[in-house]
Amino acid sequence: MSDTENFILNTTEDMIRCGGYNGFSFRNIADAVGIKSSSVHYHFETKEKLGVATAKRYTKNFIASLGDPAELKASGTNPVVHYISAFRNAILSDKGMCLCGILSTETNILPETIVAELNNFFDKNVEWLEQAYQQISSAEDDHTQQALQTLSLLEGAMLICTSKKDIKFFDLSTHLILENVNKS
Amino acid sequence: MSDTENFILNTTEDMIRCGGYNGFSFRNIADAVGIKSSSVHYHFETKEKLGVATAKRYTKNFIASLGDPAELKASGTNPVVHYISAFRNAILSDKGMCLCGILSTETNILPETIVAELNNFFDKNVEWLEQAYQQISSAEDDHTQQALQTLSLLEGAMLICTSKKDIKFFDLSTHLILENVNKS
DNA sequence: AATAAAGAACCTATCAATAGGTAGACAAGT
DNA sequence: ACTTGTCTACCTATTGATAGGTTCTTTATT
Repeated sequence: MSDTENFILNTTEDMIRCGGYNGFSFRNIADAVGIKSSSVHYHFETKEKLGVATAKRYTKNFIASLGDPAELKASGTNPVVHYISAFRNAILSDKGMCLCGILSTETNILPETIVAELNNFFDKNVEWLEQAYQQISSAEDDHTQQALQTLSLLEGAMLICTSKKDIKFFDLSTHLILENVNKS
Repeated sequence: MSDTENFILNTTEDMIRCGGYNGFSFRNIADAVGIKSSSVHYHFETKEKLGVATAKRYTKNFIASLGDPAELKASGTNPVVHYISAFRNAILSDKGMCLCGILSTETNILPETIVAELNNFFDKNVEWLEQAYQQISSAEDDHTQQALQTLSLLEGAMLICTSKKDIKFFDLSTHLILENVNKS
């Protein structure tokens, strides 16, 4: 993966997170990178392939940045609290919505290959959260339900926060779940 | 409001809920309605004004369809359960995501007049839910927190459900909150 | 070591399709 | 006469994508 390709993917991620799949063009990307649109096509043949590559990298990086739930617990960190922090930091440091969150609202007009990657992102996140809840919650609880509830809450909180442009709304939305989780 | 204008707004709502603000064009709308794009401009001067009108009508209709939280409680219906059903029905009967949910992911590239209407939608929903929680929850609870948490959870559940194309994910996401709320 | 072939990475120029928007004509109803 | 609602025709800008050429580096052959 060359520097240019990394630059293109970074820019594409930023732009999708700002305005969705139809909110950017090859020329937007090219201008930001400092090359011509035909050169973007050289690295990523079609818009669909560029979208898939961006989403795949986003999923990989996001899951990798979370670490291992069991290890987090072992080192004294509540993994669900850690997960919520990851979303909070994404709002503060990056620009805009979760990449897969915004793309999934456009599911009906996206190429199938991209939708498949969105589902992969959600599956991976649910899987991680299930493991997290196994660490901190009783065995009788339905960890899948807990995982899906947490994921939905965070994606929704991010969405509202994007429109309101104030982290306060994220904190208010997640306050009760954090209270609950911290009891464990 | 003429039949044609209603038809245009219906179509615009459907199309935005399918693919966002950049996912439809005046020609798309015109074709669906059976007129020419210039005739759509006759009724709604610009895309921005069409977007605002669509969002305003959506907010008005959605809030109106909820009814009054106090009256719901009085007639034996838990207003929060009722609210969750409203979102569930929106997924099943309509096509796609919450209109203001999808638009808010695009906040950064939308005209200010539309963003203002999105914030109005969220404010109105939080207000309604605050009143709902006043009916069913103890006075010591922070009703604003409860309202924002519920709204975030539902918007997020809708988002994931849109990508997964299976109502099961909505039901799993909302199961725990429904359990909690039904105790009241 | 000198040279030729191959490939990577970019460029200019262009394409057909579509975008939002406008001007002006037309027919029908008041 | 005036308004309403529609039309045709057109404008400029942008879209994703392609063709073909240029420059530079790497590799293989003599």
